[in-house]
Amino acid sequence: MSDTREVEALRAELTARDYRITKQRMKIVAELASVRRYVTARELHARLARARAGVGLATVYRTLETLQAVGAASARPVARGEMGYLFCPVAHHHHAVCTKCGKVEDVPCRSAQKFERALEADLRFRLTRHSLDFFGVCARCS
Amino acid sequence: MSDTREVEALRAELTARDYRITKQRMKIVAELASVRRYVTARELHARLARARAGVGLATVYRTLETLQAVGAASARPVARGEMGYLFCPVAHHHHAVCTKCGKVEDVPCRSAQKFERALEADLRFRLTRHSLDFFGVCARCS
DNA sequence: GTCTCTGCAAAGGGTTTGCAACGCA
DNA sequence: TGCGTTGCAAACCCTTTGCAGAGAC
Repeated sequence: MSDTREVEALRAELTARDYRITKQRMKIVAELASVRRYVTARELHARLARARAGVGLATVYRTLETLQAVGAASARPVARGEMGYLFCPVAHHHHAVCTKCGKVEDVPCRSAQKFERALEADLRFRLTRHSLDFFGVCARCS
Repeated sequence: MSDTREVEALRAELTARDYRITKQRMKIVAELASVRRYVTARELHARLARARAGVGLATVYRTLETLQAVGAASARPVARGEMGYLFCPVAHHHHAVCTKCGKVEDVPCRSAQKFERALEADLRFRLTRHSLDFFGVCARCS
């Protein structure tokens, strides 16, 4: 799979931004990259604990924050006051989330941009950012 | 403004769904309807307190939950673990949020639906729901 | 009169933070 | 060696809940 390449790219990005490459960070990144759905910090922490990774929950939170800062993870509220995190190192795109298995497909942004341009003219809004998520049932779950 | 009409419609909807029309609920609805941006429960509670409305914070939370249940409010995480609520009684649409003043413009859904149909064919996803928000600077703030 | 709703305060629980030890660069 | 990072646990703080009284219908 392409996880390895993506993780390598992320490692370079972290270094470029003066973040240090620590064992804990890389374990968290590897685990997050291997799960192609939104996971909570607690869930990620539990997975790492199961793998005897010895990473603290606070470190998981801190790393997830770092990953968001470098644009390698996206966050979304998933339950009562709990956030879900997804590894998504690609520049800018959207997600189609399976409501049964949680699987996430990447969706390119082109069409949304077309929508956005029409909107700018209509509303006289200078748009800088948008957030778009689709929910449904993936091919396998159907 | 059209607040009054929307609030009246909501009152009917609440009655139809066997929710009771209480002074507190109506005060909360009126306040939320008069603020055309995402506000937190605490902020709403503070505004009501300032107006000597005498509504408890727990009631604000419970009412906001009720409003979401009847589809009259939408929620969005706005800060560290805090949710923002917006009065939006219209069936289904999207929002353009001004990042300066917080003002929210409604965006019709038609184009997004077109995008959605193309996506269903591409990904073989059976889509049931989507969430789309735009952020930028409104005409007045420019 | 019944049953929902409210207010208060306490509990709950996800997330953040302080600080000393650790370890990457 | 210096400074960013980690782990632990406590602190934080938004949100929910229990319960008795109030109020809508």
